[in-house]
Amino acid sequence: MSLTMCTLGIHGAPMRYSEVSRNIPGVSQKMLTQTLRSLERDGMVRRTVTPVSPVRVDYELTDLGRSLYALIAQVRDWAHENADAVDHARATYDKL
Amino acid sequence: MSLTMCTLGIHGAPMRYSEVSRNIPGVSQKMLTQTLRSLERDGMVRRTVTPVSPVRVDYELTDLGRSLYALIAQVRDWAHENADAVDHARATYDKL
DNA sequence: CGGAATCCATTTAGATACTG
DNA sequence: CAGTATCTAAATGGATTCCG
Repeated sequence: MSLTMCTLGIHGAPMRYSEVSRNIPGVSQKMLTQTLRSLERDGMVRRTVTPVSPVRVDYELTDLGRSLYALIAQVRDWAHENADAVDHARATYDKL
Repeated sequence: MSLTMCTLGIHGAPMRYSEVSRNIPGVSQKMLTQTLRSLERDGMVRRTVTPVSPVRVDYELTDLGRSLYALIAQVRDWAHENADAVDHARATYDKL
């Protein structure tokens, strides 16, 4: 979920399904679809279907989604900045 | 997890196990213990055992935990502020 | 291309009983 | 008081197959 929102958030512009998928290595088609659907249902993501052949589907954050993305990005950055501290705490805890 | 950190964060001072438990209605004893243990392992929570009888155990956020709590509190506030928007989006989506 | 549907292994969480 | 241990039910996630 966070990864999906971060992917759409960083990119900014609408992204096709395959494009989102490529940017989240290891995600299964089922999970990505499921996540995008629930984000769409919650009003975080807008899904646009263009009925050409083959069909084209674009995803992008809504305003609501962008406001949440701003917070998620902060948490993501916190995680990067404090990864070492957490690793150290774990190593210390596990040694006991 | 978030609820546990919020409970400890809002309170500020050390809290006893039973006190934390009372502030998170519906949490099972197993889940609370499990959550507190993993938070302790990650360096977010400090656990202090006072060997009186009956034993006294206090939990409180570490500095690292407090820095994460600040972000979690923002997300919690965002959720409160945007609950209506999300509810509306869901109602609209589900009507289709 | 962008999925839906199904099956199955794994994970997770709740209930319950017991303990230093 | 503050847990641990165990069992089971439910939710979750991956792999696979098929479709407009």
